[in-house]
Amino acid sequence: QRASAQHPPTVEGITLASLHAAKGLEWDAVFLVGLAEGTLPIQRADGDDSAIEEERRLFYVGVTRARQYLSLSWALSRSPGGRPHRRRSRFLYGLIPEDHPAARVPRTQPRAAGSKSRCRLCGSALN
Amino acid sequence: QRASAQHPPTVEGITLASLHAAKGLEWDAVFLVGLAEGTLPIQRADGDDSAIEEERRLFYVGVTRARQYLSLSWALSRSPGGRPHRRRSRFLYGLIPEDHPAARVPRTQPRAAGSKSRCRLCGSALN
Amino acid sequence: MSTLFDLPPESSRHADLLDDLNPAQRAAVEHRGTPLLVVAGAGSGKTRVLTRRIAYLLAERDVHPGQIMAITFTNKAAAEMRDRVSELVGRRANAMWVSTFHSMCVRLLRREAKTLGMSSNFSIYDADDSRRLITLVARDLDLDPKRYPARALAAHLSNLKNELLDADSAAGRAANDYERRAAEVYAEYQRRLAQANAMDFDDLIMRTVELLQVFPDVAEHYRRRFRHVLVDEYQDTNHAQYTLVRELVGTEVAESGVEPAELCVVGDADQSIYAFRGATIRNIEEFERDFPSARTILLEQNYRSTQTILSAANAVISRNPNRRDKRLWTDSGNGTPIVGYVADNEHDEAAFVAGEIDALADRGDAKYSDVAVFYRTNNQSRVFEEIFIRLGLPYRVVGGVRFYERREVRDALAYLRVLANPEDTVSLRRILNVPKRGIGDRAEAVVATHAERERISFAAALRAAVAGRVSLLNPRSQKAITAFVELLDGLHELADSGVPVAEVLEAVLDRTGYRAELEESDDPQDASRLENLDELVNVAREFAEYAESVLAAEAEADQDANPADPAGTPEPGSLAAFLERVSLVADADSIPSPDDDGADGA
Amino acid sequence: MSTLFDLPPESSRHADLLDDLNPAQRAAVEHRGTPLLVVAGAGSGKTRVLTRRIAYLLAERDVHPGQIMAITFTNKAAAEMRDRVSELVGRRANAMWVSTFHSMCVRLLRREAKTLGMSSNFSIYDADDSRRLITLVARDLDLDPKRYPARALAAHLSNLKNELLDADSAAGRAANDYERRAAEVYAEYQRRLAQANAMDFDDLIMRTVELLQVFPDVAEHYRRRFRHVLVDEYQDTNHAQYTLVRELVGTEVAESGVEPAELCVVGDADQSIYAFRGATIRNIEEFERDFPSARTILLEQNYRSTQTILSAANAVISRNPNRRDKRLWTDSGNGTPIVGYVADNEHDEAAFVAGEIDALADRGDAKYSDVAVFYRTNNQSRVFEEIFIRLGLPYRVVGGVRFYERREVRDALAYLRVLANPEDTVSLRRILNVPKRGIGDRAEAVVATHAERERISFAAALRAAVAGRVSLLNPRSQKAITAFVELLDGLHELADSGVPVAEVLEAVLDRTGYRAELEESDDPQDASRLENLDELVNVAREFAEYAESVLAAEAEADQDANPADPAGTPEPGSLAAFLERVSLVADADSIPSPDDDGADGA
DNA sequence: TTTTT
DNA sequence: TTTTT
DNA sequence: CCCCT
Repeated sequence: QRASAQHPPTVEGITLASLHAAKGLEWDAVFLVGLAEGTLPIQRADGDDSAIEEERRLFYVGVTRARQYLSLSWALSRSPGGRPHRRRSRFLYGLIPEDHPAARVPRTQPRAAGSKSRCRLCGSALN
Repeated sequence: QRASAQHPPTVEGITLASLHAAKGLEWDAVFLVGLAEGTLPIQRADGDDSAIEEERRLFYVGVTRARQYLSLSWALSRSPGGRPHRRRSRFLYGLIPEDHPAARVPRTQPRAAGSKSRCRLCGSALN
Repeated sequence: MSTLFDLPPESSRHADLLDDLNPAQRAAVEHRGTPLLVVAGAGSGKTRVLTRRIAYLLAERDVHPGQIMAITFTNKAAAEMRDRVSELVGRRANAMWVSTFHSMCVRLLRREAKTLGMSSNFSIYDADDSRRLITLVARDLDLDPKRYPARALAAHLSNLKNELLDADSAAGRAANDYERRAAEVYAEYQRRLAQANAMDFDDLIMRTVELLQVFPDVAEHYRRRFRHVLVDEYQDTNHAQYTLVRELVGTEVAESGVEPAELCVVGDADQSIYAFRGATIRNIEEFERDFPSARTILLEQNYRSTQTILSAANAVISRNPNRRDKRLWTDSGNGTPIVGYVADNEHDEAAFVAGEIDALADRGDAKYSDVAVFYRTNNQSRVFEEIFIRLGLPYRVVGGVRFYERREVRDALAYLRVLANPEDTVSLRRILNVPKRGIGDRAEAVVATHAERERISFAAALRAAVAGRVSLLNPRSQKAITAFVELLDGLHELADSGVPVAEVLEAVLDRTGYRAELEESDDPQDASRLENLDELVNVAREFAEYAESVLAAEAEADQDANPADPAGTPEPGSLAAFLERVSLVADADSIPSPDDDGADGA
Repeated sequence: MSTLFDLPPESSRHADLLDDLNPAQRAAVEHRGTPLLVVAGAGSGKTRVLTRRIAYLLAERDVHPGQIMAITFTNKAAAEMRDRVSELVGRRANAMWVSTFHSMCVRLLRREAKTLGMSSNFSIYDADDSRRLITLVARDLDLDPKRYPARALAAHLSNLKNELLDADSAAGRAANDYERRAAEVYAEYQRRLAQANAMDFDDLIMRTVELLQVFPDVAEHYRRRFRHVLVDEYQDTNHAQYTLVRELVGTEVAESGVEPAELCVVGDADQSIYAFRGATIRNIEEFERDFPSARTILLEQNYRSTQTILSAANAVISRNPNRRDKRLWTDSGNGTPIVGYVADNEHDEAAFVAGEIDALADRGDAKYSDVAVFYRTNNQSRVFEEIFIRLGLPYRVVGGVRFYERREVRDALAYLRVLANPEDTVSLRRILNVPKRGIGDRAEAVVATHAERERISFAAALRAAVAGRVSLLNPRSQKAITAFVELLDGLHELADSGVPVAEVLEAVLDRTGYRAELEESDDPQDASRLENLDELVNVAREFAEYAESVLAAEAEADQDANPADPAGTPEPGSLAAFLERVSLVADADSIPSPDDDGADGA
């Protein structure tokens, strides 16, 4: 029912695990992290429908591990050195209201005008 | 005007080069290859608007190198071992008519029904 | 929790088994006659349904436990199922076959080894052994390791086996050079496996299917015996496993009059996340097509999460196309809102998470052990570990190199495997020069070539080398090989004398100098290696002691309660039994302690 | 093609320069007075416009060639521009500054080195030298190379320099640990560069900007001199280059009355593909905002491709948002349709391409050398190479390791650089133990520490070691260092004696044993290394011979036609000149043969 | 991953 | 990149 | 301490 017990020296504490390893288990509080395009869905799944669908299931598995508390988070850049350029995972579409502070989007370039119409899921230019 | 001459032992022949290296030069016949999602645009550009725009410019540079003959091609799978799962580059949208034989799409899974509505550019599910 | 009465009055039994189930669950438990697909949403009480159904079969439908086969993917799931059935029906549960696909197949294969022309003490090669053998084969076929990396070949062969294609079929449908060469590798690889008296993981499934398909009388024997087959996590089956299940239950009434067994599969297509291991979501999606008379029951009521969380989950998964619609719900309220957070970078994200966890703990909303952080790739754990260490939050990381994947553990086990199966060439070549004893690459190659040319096993070629019948081998190497063979002979003698496994293992570590080498090293890694080896000795000791206690208990108990048939399983506590357990239990860090175990009929 | 008359009659000149231009091109040539942006679509005759404009300035607007500065990104472009202007105006073209951004800056910096407190013989560090120095610095700052890989730090520092941020500013705006440590690296890195009397590529731009901004009189001097600044490929400029251009032309009338120079930039935002190198499409997009009086002229008529191809190109690029609209067209017809092909895999794709090329060649539609295959990443060339080899089609691959990036070439050049600039620590440490002469890591570290502690250069510390003043250094290492220093002294003597560069190089290869080592090796790679070194000697020889011939020609020619001022350029044919050419010419495989060269005022 | 100096 | 045996 | 695997 709970995560399987670890070997002796390990203190029972916060569980850090991959989404795959989480399958079948449950916790009171679950933090799903790194919910950015390229990470979840992972980059190499892109362009492959069935792989993207499986990434989505992976996210679903993560969400359904939580009993009471669920946190969804991501970072605009990976290392603190890099420019903020990451977009949040397409899987969050419909989950985070567009006016929620967490929906803020990385500024891409110091460009004059804002960009216009783009696919709300993948960010590619529509026009 | 023509590609710069190579050193002595090299026979003048077909030029193989990266798109970056092609800039500024021109040929009678140009073959742009590997026009698949993940290759052009390269995977790591995905999700970054300005990077995708630059990938598109790269493609534009390639197209404008040709004087008379231009060929655009891609492969459904990378190695001959792998399953065919690659989608053609979003940059070809509007160039290859949908009923052109080259527009055929990789079968993703041995699944029952075909997929429904997806973003025509990135392939992500719209519904 | 066994009751005083092994068979309580029928009325109370019935009520006990059904009255705390919801209607869908109850229907799944009560359904009879035709194949049953239980589409079990996350947290919908899947295991409860499976175990109750088994208990119900025993209590209400006069099924004998020996007629039940329940198949899972993990040992943990098998153990849990057996335990929970035991809670309901007592020790009778021991007569059921409750095991993983692979354990079940091994058991069948060991019983029927002769039918397939194998020796029943065959070794089981895991991914690492398999890759080593493929490396040897590819090298012998002069394949460029850049174009034909062993890892890729191994994956390719695994795919073929999961599709039940043998080497000839693979060659026949090879569409290009790569596939043609891979098919050659496949053929030679299988030849070498057979010569080493070994099977890899995929063989276990594929060859069991072969056994059942090629020998209808064998199939009928098991069909006659197992009238109920239950499969857990059905969405994770690959094509071979699907076929295996089909062969086990049968699809038509046999000439002999044996009807198909009752099949019950449980799974959730929305949780299918192992395509890269060969799993085909197709199997669960097409269940009704594969088994036309099937009934499908959806479990949508969830007993785990708040409605807020379930609504989010439903919203997420509903965007996948061509999916059987299913909406999880709960009657236990909305709970707190979901938290969304964008960080500037991953360090800030980790800091946010750490802060939230702290707050949860402070408020008493959750203990640390009730909290989990999940990510897509294991390297993402790093930032979290860093900040948890800095803040002093206790944590454990799941994943990483497992106990039985560590080099020193595999080395030690390779010695044991050679003792159990002297033809196990991969293990033999692994330990040939470990610890270093002056048998270099060249000497190994010379011996291998000799074996190949003389059509004898590598082990036999080693003995030929000792006898000086291998030309090209220099005296120095010959001497080293002689010492090695004599070392093995000594260990063999010990192993055959019937001393406990742990003692054999100790002898291996001492006589080979393996332990001494580590003790002399000042590399801190080697200290931890020593600890792992000590741990392995402990595991071996406990394993034997547990087997002893079980045997003693069985001897004392009445015959009736212990109808478990031991055929196909190695002698309890033996070297073979130990190796089998080690081979088939993936995560050895969590080797079940004796009392919560019992999955694989030992 | 120089004419008999150096100054043909004005009427004919005028017609020649303009009458074969289209209206937009003509406007671009004739425009005067305000900044000019020529948005030059692909194949629209950009170079023609630039060269004609220069010729027009000379012919119609009485501009003196010495007043013209034309800036490009590549040496090839610079050479082509100079050649084509020469065709129009004859030898007067030699007095112009036509060069790359970097060459131009080096010339300014060498002239004004004293102003910046540098010695004018500074070394130029390329990316590899720079990364080596960063590695040393990071190690001295005890940075974990996993968290702070030199490559990442180098990229980070390069970005800062491209943004014209110095180490103090970087420290000031560092927002996290990484950026703080990187700023420390930056500060120390610059200190070490100065100590080694060296600048990296980015410094060349940044410090020129500094020169012009901090010393207004220097800026005014060059503004007074260069009344026309032309910049090619303006979309590829980074922020530093943008600022440099601004400082060169000035934006307001100076107190002294010097008006801003006339600026003409040419580029195409749609062909901006170097963002990863710091290029900012912004510069061309905001040109009219940066230079408010600017005029913009679009060149849309294309002289290269068929309308079919241009329509495809227009369709592709029009999907980029926020883009200045531009539609290429041609009056030369539609041509043949574009071919589209989906292959099952990359081998089949390559086979298709090979087949098409064969067909084109058979039909006589194109020679092999008129055909190109383009891909995104260089590794994609492999499948094509394989099939071309199999079918016997001739091909050449562009890209890969360049001549001057090869280890042996860089080793040899490092010796020369130490001879030209004894304080060049990176080069010195590179050759310290190459070929191996028993000066190991430990010895090097001891010397480096001594240098640091005594606040002397590494070169000086080596001499201290020879004198036995470096404790901790064992006698064995001391002896090896002594031999090394004596070796360098000998080479120095030779270099100072004024023998040709090629001879110095030969001496390096012989006396160090470098050549001998390669000759004794049986690795086929080393054979090719030897060839590369021979090639390098050849290049050096030809370089000197060419310089000689130029000097001879100049001595013979009349004064008036050769007003090129040599300040800021090393003595023609000298070691310094050779190294400078090598540093600033990226693709040495295509080192221009003497007769088609002449870009950088040698 | 691309690589004009 | 994920890793049930 | 250097060199090679």
